[in-house]
Amino acid sequence: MAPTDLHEVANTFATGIPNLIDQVDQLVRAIPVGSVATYGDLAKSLGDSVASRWVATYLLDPACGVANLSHRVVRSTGEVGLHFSESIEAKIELLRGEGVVVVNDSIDLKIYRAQLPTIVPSLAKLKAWQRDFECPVETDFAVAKIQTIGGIDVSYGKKQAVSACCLLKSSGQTKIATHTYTGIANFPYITGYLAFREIPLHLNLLAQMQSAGTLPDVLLIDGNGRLHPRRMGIATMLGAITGIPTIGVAKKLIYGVIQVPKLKVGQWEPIVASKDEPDEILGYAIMPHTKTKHPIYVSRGFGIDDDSMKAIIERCLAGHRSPEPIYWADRESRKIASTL
DNA sequence: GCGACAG
DNA sequence: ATCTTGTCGC
Ligand SMILES: [Mg+2]
Repeated sequence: MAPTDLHEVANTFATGIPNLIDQVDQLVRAIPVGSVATYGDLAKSLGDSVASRWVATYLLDPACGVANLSHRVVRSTGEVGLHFSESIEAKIELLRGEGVVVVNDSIDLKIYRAQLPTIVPSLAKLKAWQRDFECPVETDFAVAKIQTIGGIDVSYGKKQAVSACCLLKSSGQTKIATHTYTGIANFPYITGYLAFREIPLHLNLLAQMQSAGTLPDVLLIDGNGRLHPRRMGIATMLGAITGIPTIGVAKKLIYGVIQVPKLKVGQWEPIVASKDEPDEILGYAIMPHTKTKHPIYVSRGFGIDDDSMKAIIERCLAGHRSPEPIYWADRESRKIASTL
């Protein structure tokens, strides 16, 4: 089987990513004078209520496309909430000027809530893709044949972001090379959708590395794999579309519970969705060394089994909290991003 | 009212 | 993730 041309994969993937900003702008412009919508209403129209926090963040930005209309978006409690002008009074006056009655900084949503237009529920589509993907179980991964281990991470500058991939020897301890790609992250950060924000940058970088013949045999990614509400975190998705075996390594728990919360250094503790489902192991927590209180959360991405994953992560641990490939990718990407 | 929420 | 100075500890 001929290897996939990653430049092509990068283009295809980028084409499928929705423009959430345009969609929110469209929704906000559709709120009639004298009516309001809630942050959650807008998020649900986009296809997932978890996006409500991003919607709020976006509308609080004076530079957003619809700042002049953002006073029409309020909290689900009816409270007017914050305004980009940093003056709640200004927001209230704008609403009153449009005929909305505001009492105790609150609005009666039963009266003033707008009927929003139906738009393409982009997040619901992305969610369905994550949920319906059936990750094949790998049984042939050969740890002994690994020659290089990669670590990949993104850092953000003023306008642009930098994806860096560091290559280490199979020992997981010696850095061989660093490759970087600088571009723009268009999709916002929304919990559960990190892949759509960072994968486009990673793909451009990996395409470049493919041309140079420097792709790693296994890739550690800053983020989760199977440890995800829909079992398809960024590591799973990046592996599935590139064919590169991947492992997700996160610094915070996004989902699930640690079966045995008593963590000992170097011991792998399974993470499950809930105590009621102890049989489906989504990932593991492991304390990387004595000098930290915080574990790392490791889950398989694509093309690798849990035992091989553990063996590779173990040989990548050194004096830092993160495995060396991730540690270096974080450092190298930040070094460049801080100059942008 | 409180807690959760990858980067 | 980023915004930021000093400070405590190995
Ligand atoms: Mg990162």
